[in-house]
Amino acid sequence: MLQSALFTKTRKEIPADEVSKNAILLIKASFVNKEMAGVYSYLPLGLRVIKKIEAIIRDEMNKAGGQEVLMSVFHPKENWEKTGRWNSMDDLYKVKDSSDREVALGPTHEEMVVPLVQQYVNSYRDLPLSVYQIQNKFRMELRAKSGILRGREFIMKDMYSFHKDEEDLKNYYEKMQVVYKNIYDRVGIGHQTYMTFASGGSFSKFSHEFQTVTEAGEDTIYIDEEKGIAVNKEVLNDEVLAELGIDRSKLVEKKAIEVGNIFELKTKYSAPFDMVYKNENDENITIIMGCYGMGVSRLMGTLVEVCSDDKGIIWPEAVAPFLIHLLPLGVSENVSEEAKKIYNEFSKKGFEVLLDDRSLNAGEKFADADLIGLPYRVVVSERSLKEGGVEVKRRAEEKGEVMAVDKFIEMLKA
RNA sequence: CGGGGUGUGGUGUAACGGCUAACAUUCCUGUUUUGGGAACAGGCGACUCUGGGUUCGAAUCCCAGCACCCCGACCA
Repeated sequence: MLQSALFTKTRKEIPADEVSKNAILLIKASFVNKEMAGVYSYLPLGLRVIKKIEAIIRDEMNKAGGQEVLMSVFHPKENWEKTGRWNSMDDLYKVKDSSDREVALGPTHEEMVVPLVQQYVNSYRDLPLSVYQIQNKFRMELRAKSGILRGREFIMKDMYSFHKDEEDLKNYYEKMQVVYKNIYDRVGIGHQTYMTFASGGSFSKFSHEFQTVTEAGEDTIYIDEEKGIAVNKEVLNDEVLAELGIDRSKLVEKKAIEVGNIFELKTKYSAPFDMVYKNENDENITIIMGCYGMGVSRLMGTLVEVCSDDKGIIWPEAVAPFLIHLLPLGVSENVSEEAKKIYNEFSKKGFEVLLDDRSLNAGEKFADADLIGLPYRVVVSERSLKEGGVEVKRRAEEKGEVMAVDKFIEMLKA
């Protein structure tokens, strides 16, 4: 992609009322645009990141046997009355249509997925089943904050699994714990993301959160580094520690962002809809469920919080909007022609590259490159050409190295 | 939802109750410049959040509303 063709551009100044790092950097680098409190639009660069994250999640969900669907955003009121959440969920958006009928905007989809799957799943032969979707969710947060970390409209992956018994749910649930860990590894924050025991609500002892350690987090967790797990402050007590076999003296307190949450729902939502299957003995058995949430936009915000410095973002390769930022410097035609050639070569080899073809000073291009944060900065100039190629610098490192383009491509392949 | 704060060109700021609301940046024109946010010249861009009120006169004072931010509460 040619940078001159990007309709967005970076800013030198950002709105004065932004304080959270993710919002400041994402707005400054024009990945997102704020529309109202807790509501953001995704611009070309930001959307590319979202798509990368989604692709990784999809891949892992599909490998775990999930089938992707896209359910409606509008939810009939009756469904929510059935589970009792029409009145009990404070942050439910309720809207009226022209005939004064009330509907909800989906904050989560248990009330929709159960009646949907119920139509098709009647027998033990249809189980187990898991379906998921990636979609904008709506929650009327009384106080949206922390940039894209806690919005009123946000992108979330939600998966729901259906099982014949608790044993089967348990197996799948444990498998999903590994799947979640894989996703955080792949997007680049696995080493600081902990599976965390958290409140399970009225229907199971615990749920499991996935918490990424950073000062920007809203949650407080206690980590047992040896075991690689953590306990959320909200459920921490001696009884719980004993049950989990955790020694209190080994726990370290940290702030963290909740980037995922999985629950054993059991019959919490299947029962109100009388969602049953026939077993081998012609008996009606209530279906057992699990649900698995992951905030896609929140994950993007978390990445910025965790992977950035005072100059800008440092995208992990797996989710970077482009892999390479190609910067021709100077006005020589030789350089711009060479840059074009290199650009084509990268593209042909399948590497995503952003070519800064704007006629700006070196300093401005460097500043933008640091801000946007692509993993590799490749400079082409009279100087680099004289020294035998291009200057390659990783965003995360201070120093670059001049090398031939072929050698760089070899390096990328390795 | 409780408490606090802030609303001025797209963005960041300035302006004693009193001249045509100023400066920077962005953007446009031109000349120059090109390895760490360049220089010069010229130009476009504002019903000062909205509605009331006080006053000869309001960006400025008062009231109400709205929006945004922060702290707290809330958060499958």
